[in-house]
Amino acid sequence: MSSVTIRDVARRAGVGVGTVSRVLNDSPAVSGPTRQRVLTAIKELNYAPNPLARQLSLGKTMNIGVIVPFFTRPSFVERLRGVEQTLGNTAYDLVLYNVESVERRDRCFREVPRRERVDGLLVMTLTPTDADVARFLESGVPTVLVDTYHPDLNCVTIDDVAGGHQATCHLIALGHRRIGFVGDLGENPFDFSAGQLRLRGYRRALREAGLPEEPAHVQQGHYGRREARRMALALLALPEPPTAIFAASDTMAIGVAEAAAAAGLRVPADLSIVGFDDIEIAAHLKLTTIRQPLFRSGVEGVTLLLDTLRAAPPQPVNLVLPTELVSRATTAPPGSSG
Amino acid sequence: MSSVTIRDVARRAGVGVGTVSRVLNDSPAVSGPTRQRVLTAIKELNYAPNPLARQLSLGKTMNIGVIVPFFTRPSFVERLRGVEQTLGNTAYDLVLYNVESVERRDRCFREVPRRERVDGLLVMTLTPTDADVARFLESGVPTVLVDTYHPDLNCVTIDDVAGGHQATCHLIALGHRRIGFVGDLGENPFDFSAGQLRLRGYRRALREAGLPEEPAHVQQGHYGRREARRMALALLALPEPPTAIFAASDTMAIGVAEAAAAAGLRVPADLSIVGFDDIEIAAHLKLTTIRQPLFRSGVEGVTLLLDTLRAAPPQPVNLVLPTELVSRATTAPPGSSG
DNA sequence: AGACCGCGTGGAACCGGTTCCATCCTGCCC
DNA sequence: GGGCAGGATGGAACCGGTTCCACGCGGTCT
Repeated sequence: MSSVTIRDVARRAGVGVGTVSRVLNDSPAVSGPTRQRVLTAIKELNYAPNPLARQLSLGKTMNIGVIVPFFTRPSFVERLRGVEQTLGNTAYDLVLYNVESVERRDRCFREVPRRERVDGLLVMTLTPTDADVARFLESGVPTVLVDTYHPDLNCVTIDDVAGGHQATCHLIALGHRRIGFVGDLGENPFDFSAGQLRLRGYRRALREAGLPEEPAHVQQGHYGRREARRMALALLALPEPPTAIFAASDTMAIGVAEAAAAAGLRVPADLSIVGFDDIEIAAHLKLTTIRQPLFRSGVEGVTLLLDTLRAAPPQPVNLVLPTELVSRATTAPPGSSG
Repeated sequence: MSSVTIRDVARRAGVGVGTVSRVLNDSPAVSGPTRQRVLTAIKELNYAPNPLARQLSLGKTMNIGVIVPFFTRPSFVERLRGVEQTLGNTAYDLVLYNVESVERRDRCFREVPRRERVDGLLVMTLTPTDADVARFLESGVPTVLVDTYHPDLNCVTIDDVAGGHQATCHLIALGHRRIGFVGDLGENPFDFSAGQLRLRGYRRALREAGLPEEPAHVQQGHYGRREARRMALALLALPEPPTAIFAASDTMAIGVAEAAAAAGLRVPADLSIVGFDDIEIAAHLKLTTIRQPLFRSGVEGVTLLLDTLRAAPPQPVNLVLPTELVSRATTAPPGSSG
């Protein structure tokens, strides 16, 4: 309840408010004895400065805004944890904006990037339009994109094409010739473009290996386990079904595994499966997958943002984090007696 | 970049700052023509009030602080989503404090509940000490506990005893006589006491059914899948092993299932398993479990908090949400042929 | 000795809102 | 017509910090 102000402290210590403020901010221009007097007064009154007043006066909010879609998806949560942990050691607070609809996204993009609301902004996975980006830049709020890309902003991404390439090469190396792809659409309202890029890596790997690019082997639909299951069943119903499927996310890979079970196929004996992300449950399911550094992407994103707050880089930075094949129990040579 | 202030608007509209402020706050004491003049000036200058200044002047922060431990655990995330969604429709922002160590928890409990930081506080799952609660009350920041209880604060809880009772009764009704319990310790540094209460419900159900309370059937250890696996293996190694195990959380139930697989037991033919929480993956694993309304607990918690901000209830409220048995494929009569 | 430098300090002005009080004006009543 | 009530409005004071400017004082240089 106490509402001790800097003026109370000044009066108690017999000094001016300016001096108290200087002590609080570790200004060197205060003599030893005076500083001591102020410090004891602070302790005696149990004084703590009002952050709001400080912020108004300084023009800083000490808030970092984080805009994240569907933050219950395991991969987003893991990124967010990286952000939180890094921010926990600083004076900044984390203000969370969860987006689950286009309206909410647009409202966040419009209202959050304002100097008086946040000092910096982290946008995860959502791809802002050029107009959005222009607004971000005009607002003067330093912004970092994580898991999505725009040439005019600082970004932390992975090389999705390379990841898709890794996954597909792994299957090819095992001897697979007919490899299916299950991914999400690029044209969804949020435009998560990662699935598209992973598909590109898949295609490149096929080309490099001299394998045909069978259009029937590529299935794209909405994100989700059930959708993936449906798409995988379609692949398995082909006259010459694939012997391996690369799913553009672990969640979708789980759907593919369900489809295999429904079709009476053993994994990996009859069907190999590779996922993408390495979310926590992947290890439990022994899913071979492409790991992307989720936690680290949060750490790097917010670190980049904090750096930018100190001194903006002359050019936008794009930090590309490495992906890694994690080989578990859902991949094997085709027709192996598993 | 623009920094249009209320004084600019006043000058433009040819009125005083007070009048502009009154228009902004929908005060009825402004005549129609004047209001129009001010509104056009606001539009022309593209003015938006500075929330910081407003907050300082009003003494409100428009922030709701949420202190949550290990928010990557699926159940916490689901609660948090309920909070976020409810708060998204209000003028309040969600400031997140994630706690993963005792130090951080203590720091949060000490520093966050301050009038100048947050208008209201939501504490999830963490059990504050009496001293903490005293500090909360003294700070004057309205506080609501979710998934944990203290007599002096508003709480949103479930009846863990009843839930443990439900789970155990289900197993008894199926004909099980030797029922094991796997749960987390009450004495962990965070004192998540739910496991203890669920154990109490388990014991009550046994007593009511006239079954012996076998101390060897109760295993308690650290939270986590691996620990649960270890404990379940210990149970299964008994001379007369249980035919069913009630795990105090779904995560632990997964560990129990792993143990069953490792011991060569079929579920549910040789071993029935009941979990607790009904996290997303439970449905996928066809786990029989006690569902608690996670999302709703977040909604109710923050709703209660917002109500309290408007008018504090004379007595602390304890809102007890219902639990529900979700019967899936991991429970069956003992010795059934699967 | 006088001019000057610079450190330590006090306090006014400021950040951008809200609110309260004084003032003005209009209309009504006696 | 004078007095008064009450609605609309302007603007100062305030919220609680930071910062800048002015001032006093002791020491150094000429």
